[in-house]
Amino acid sequence: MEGVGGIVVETEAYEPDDPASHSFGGPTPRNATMFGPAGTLYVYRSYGIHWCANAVCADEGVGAAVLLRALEPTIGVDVMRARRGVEDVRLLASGPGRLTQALGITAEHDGRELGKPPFALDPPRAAVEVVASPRVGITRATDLPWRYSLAGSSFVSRPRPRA
DNA sequence: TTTACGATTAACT
DNA sequence: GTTAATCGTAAAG
Repeated sequence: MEGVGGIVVETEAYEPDDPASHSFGGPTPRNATMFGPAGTLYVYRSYGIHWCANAVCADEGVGAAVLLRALEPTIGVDVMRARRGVEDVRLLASGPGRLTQALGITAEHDGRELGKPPFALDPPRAAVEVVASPRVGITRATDLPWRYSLAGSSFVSRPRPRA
């Protein structure tokens, strides 16, 4: 099979009420996708150089989504290595910008439906242990423990979630 | 039209 | 640990 993929090991939640969320204060042209139906992909550019991917997880007009922060590469690792230019598998997608670069996600994919080509989405095959911790990289509402990562995973974007 | 800022990363001291 | 890179979006004039 071609393409790339892996196991999502870290996410962050964003709601309309959240001052740190793009959807805070209502829809704008930029975050329009975030208010779309659940199951779509919201892509935005950060600091002009990085792409970040969100999975919309609320009905149309709500504006809630989860930011995909880290991924454990399992499919097409070589492709990702080539794209990222790094050897260490743990660095391939350990961060929002890195994740999108490794998967080749750009504005082209904004608004696309997850679970449909070129995307595929599968439920966890086994029980997983998730830990909540404060979010990273934002300047507002940093107290909210809405960062969810796979317990014990060495692929998360930050080594020490500070349990 | 102009200006300020960001859900980041990589490089440097 | 600190700082620069880089550009689309939003808010102000």
